[in-house]
Amino acid sequence: MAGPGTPSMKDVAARAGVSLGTVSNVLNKPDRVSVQTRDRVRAAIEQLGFVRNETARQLRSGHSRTLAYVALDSGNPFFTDVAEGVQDAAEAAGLAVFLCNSREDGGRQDFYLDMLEQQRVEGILITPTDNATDRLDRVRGRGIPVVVVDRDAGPDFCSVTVDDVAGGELAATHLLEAGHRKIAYIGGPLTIGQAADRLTGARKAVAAVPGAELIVLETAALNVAEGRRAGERLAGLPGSRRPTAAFCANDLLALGLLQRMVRLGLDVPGDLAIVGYDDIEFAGAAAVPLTSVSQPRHLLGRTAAELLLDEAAGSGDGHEHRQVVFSPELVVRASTALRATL
Amino acid sequence: MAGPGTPSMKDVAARAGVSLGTVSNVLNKPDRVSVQTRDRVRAAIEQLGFVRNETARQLRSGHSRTLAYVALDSGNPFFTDVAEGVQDAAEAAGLAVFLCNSREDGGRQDFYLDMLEQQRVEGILITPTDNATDRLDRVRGRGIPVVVVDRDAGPDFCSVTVDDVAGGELAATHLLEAGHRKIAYIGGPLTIGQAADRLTGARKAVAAVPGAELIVLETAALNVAEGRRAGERLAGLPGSRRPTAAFCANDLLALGLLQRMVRLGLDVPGDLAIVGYDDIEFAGAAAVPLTSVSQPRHLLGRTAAELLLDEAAGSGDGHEHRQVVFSPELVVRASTALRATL
DNA sequence: CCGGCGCGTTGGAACGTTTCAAACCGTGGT
DNA sequence: ACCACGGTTTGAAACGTTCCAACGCGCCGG
Repeated sequence: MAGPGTPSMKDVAARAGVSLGTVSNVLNKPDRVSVQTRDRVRAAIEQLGFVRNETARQLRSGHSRTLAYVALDSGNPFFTDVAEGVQDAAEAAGLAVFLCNSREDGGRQDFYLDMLEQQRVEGILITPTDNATDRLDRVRGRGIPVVVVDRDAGPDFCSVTVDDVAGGELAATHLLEAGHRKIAYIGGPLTIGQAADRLTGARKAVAAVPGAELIVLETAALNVAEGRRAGERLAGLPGSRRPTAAFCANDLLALGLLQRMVRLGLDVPGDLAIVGYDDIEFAGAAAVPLTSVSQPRHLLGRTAAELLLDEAAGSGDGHEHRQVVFSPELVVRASTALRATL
Repeated sequence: MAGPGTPSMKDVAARAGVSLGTVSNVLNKPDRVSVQTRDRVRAAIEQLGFVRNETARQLRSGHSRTLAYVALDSGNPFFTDVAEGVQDAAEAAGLAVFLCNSREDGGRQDFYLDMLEQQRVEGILITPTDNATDRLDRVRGRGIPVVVVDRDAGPDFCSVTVDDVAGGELAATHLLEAGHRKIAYIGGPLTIGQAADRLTGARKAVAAVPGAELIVLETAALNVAEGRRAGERLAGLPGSRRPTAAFCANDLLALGLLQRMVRLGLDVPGDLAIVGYDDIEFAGAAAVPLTSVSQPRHLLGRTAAELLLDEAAGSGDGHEHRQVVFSPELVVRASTALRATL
């Protein structure tokens, strides 16, 4: 047990009877090395169990071959899918990914940003908590490319989003076409861009149909509990004012709402049709499978990572910040089935 | 724009008119530096916007202040909760966390392990895909502590698990106490330790009650689709052979089963009581809230990280590998409510 | 007046790579 | 015999830190 901790290139060089530089060449430009030497070095590497020290590589080369995704809430399947897309793109480019989870906490987000700056990551993908653009500006000021995911951050940042107004329109139009005229929008707080945009889209669609009405129930958060509460509020309305359909800003709300409706003995979609948003895995698994607006989550992540790589590569040269906007899609399931088709 | 990319300690030293070593001392042992010097250096740091280069620190100090959690499937909320626990513990210790997702793919797992070795992480937490103990042995042979999460890996590894046999017993006992005598176990493939252990527990409980019977329906996977399929199989049984209760190895199965039951017009728990496993968030949000066996996920992650830190600290000295086993808890909800209490 | 002590500070080696100019060596042309 | 040449190999500098031995210096006790 007298050997050193982990073997370094120096040890490999010694064992193979060549110089340090040659070992490096075998690793990085194998074609510059004669075939015999190469084999000898490779054998030495094998025998010693040598593993490259990425840390030292980074220090010397200046490239960290690492990027990071700071998600808002890993508990939400939406973000884990985005993260998967990011990782796929990164993997393809031979990069490692730091996955961080701010849990909607600005303090934690700052903690991670600090850490990532210190780690000298090549770039940061982030779904920021608040309008943290000043903080992000500072990060970028230090030379780290930043791409904003699922949020718009103005023309100074690359960003990848899904058109939430179009999504809201899609959902509301679907309900209108099914004949509903009194529709509830459930979501909030409306200070959240997504919630507001989806409402805007729904309003637009409803305004286009004479006699149609949109009732807004603002919630305090986008979770299951709030969905349940909204269900109670709806059930409490007198029959004449009660909507026949609900569009929820998010599947969690929709699931909570659905649960409460079923519990109260109401029929979905008979008494209330429901459209959710995000099309999380459990939307299709619900008692009454949820109609939902689906976002290309995987693609979102992958594209964001690709934009980042592009920005990192063309850093300095005229890199144009791009705002990529994807279109959502409606996935129709039983929760909005026409009575006739049942 | 003649300045160098990012300022280093050398720049700080120059600006503050002190030596490099002093800057280092201000950063690492501030009490060894006189108050005036300290302030001067701090001012310089502020003005230059200096950010520590963690990469260089690691290289020199030999400590990476980073650990990794290689999860099996980030899409499963179980693992994201565990990951959160890991991150909390790591954060408390001032460590960064690489979150990786093998997606049950041995190849990807190996890719990440290679990467992590190269990154010289302090330690690795992993829920391995197969019996990858030889691979893990190799990793540890390189001096990297490994803690296995949610899997048993024998006495040579630290591990943190939840007692699945006890969990199965808990679930089955609950159903037996509710008066059920014909109970289905739904789960598989039984080559998966968890699925097998939970079955063992259920068998044990059922064996203790005369006249009780356990029917095993092995599934090909632990997901919603398989749950649905199991639902069809159950519904297809002649009334006399049809169980009155089902214990699913996992909530996804249970949700699929529940969905199919509701769809077929059967009542839960009236026609079939259902117990799931994992108590994921959506268990409580289901149409009929699911009774489920809950595991201390957050604690699992936190404890695993703490074990890892311990192993990393006491490396070399007599570190005892510990196998921590937590106890599951039954969370009773409507899916197993007694008829009387409805 | 000198030796020793302690506090602050300094300079330089070391960590494990990459990179690049220079050295080496066998060959073929003149 | 000499030189230029291409393909290999070498040696040393550099990346940004941490760590440590050594240093300067004011002060106290003798």
